[in-house]
Amino acid sequence: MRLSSSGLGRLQEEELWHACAGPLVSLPPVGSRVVYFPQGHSEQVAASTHTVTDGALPSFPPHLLCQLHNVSMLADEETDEVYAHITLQALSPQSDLCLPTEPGTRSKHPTNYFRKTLTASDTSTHGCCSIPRRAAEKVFPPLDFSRDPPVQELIAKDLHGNQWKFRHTFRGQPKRHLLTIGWTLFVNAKRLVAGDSVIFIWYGYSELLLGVRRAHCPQRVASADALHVGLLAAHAVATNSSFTLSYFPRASPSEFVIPLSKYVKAVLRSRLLVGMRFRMLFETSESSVRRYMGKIIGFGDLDPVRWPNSHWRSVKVSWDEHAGGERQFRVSPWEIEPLPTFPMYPSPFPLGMKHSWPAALLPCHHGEEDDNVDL
Amino acid sequence: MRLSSSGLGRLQEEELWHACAGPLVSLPPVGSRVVYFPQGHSEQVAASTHTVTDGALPSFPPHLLCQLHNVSMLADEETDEVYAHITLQALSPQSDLCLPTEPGTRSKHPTNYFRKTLTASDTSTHGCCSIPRRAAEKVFPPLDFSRDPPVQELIAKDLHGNQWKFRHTFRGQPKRHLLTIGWTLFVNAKRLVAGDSVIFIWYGYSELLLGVRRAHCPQRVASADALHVGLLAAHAVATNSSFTLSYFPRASPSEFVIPLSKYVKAVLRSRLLVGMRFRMLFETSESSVRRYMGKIIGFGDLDPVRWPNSHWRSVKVSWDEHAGGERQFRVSPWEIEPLPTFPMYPSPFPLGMKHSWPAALLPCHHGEEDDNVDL
DNA sequence: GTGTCGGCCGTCTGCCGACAA
DNA sequence: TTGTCGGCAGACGGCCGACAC
Repeated sequence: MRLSSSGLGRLQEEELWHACAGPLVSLPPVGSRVVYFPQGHSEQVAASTHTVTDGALPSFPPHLLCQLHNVSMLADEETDEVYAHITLQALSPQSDLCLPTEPGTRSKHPTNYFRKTLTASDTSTHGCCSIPRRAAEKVFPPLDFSRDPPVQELIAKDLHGNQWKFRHTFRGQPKRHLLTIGWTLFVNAKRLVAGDSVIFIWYGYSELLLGVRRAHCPQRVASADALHVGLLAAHAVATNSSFTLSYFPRASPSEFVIPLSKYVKAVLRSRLLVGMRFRMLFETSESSVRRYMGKIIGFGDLDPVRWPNSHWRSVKVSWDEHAGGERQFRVSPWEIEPLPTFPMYPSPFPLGMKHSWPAALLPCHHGEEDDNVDL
Repeated sequence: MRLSSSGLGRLQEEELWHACAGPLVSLPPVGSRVVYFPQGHSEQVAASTHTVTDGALPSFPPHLLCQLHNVSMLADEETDEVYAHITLQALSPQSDLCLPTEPGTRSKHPTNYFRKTLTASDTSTHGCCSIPRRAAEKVFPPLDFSRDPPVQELIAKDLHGNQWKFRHTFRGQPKRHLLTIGWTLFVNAKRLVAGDSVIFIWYGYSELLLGVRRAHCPQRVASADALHVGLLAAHAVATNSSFTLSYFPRASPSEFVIPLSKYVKAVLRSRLLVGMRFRMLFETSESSVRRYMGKIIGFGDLDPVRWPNSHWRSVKVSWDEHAGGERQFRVSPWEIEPLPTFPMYPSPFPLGMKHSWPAALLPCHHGEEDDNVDL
């Protein structure tokens, strides 16, 4: 569904969408220039449908310079999974790479925001959900404490414009904020289980938004048509037309539509070397971000046959803290932030073996030099 | 999910799939030759996702002669909606159209089969489902009537291999067959509402199959990639490779992968004329088929711009019984069965105005004659 | 023969504070 | 401060035959 039909304000819809998508997800602004990776797109489709993508892809560069024409922020009616339709227009390889001050992606996270990961008690037949005190004071209207116990009715809207009613009370020994009547109905309707989380955003009286974020992202039906993502871009380039793709931020963490400025900065401006230390952002279970540290141990194509000379996951890394295979051992240059090598933190790897990755350019395979790019 | 992983026999899975899909749905056998209509495919995608397909399609014939390499009969994990993945290999336009005796599509409907459209009572909190006597005697193991009331436990498997237990009893005044304990659990889990229907197939003791067929076909997430169906076929033709598409029989009644023999018979062998009467099969609410009568009132392209000279819905018709817009006013030649015009049923339209549709051939746009086709 | 309903029992939902982490 | 649990009361799930169509 299109968010604008849900009766919520446009800005508030977008904030709820982003809150459900998570802090690391960003959508480039309309009109900006981006780099699109069919390879990454294909990877996401494969991950979200548990299928193998078609190997018979046309000869095509692994990335494509595009202008972003439109973004629709959507949510699945059944599962509430957030996703976006992104319409891109391929730019000719001769486009100059001058980077005007493109509008930055403004922070979308509202202040009166709270996300709770549901406990076993929250989803049990006991039928109520405890809300941490700080959060309740931030995202709910203040209770009338002259009554004992204080009670009020909350009405919250989800991404589809559906209204959910809850009794909000403050009782127990010691006192705590609880959602009681209406809570079980909501849990059952959304099929929530322990580990899933709910998101509240408060914009003032009678403007409470409610989102859902599942621990396990639902697997979509493998629409066989979606397995041929490379064709879309190829056709769009051939006919100089725009094309629309689906982006499911919860399906896999790696974005495959990257702001041009981010890409240029990572690939053209910074020289990544073997042995170099870096940090990278990850989302914690509490919906905040934390940085993990690692070291570059090599470079190379993830798929030399189908996608040669691609920057997608071209950097092989090792992590300071091993986390049981959670984190990828291959990352893309724009995902990491290289750290200056201070003398007081000597690297065990000699920096002398400077195997720098050949600085591929935009557009690729044209043999231009860095200096041609007007930054 | 792939049906073969559910622990059911292959043949039984296929029968349950077909029972859920409905009596009018058929899948051409593996190895046979078919005609594929990207136009119809595009129409189905648009209908099932409530979106508009991309207008920028490559110049491409509206139909394509293919060999059917594989069919996977699948079911959505969430909604139980049946669908199929069909893998096609485009045949060169020079393929001879000789029609060997291709294996006929065998009837898939088992004998011990019953489908019930759920009533308000069946889905109410009262918690039991009444089964018509004839049906219960056909699809359930016989009850032990020496007990009063007779009671037994049924175990049924759905398309995913999940087991559902029901108490089956025969009581009330007058006596009737009822499913009691376990019924509500099933209704809630499958989210059934009045108007949906359930399907039972019995293959003997401990081999009871259970399917679901919803009154309102669920709208799928509009995977933007699926909107470019024409590209798939175009790429497959260009590279002489096979391609896989998704077919959702419940999304729209019109099939877009037609057995070659059916197509040849309808388009090449029979001459449709304006004023000609015909009959066409429709599915009734009781899951059987009935014929509606109508008359041909014209011919013409459904979409002259994007799909010129297409046989897809090229026949304009009027119906003897108007049914409030249920039935299409455009049909494809292979969907209808022309009736001989008996003198005792004079047509109000003069048969003299014989505006016959130009007999397009396989492959199209090659200017061959009927006689070139070896039938 | 089958759909709907009133009646009614028994189970489980769901509200409560007591605890403890 | 907040997650889990035992206790309890009331609501409703769910079994029954009575009816009517």
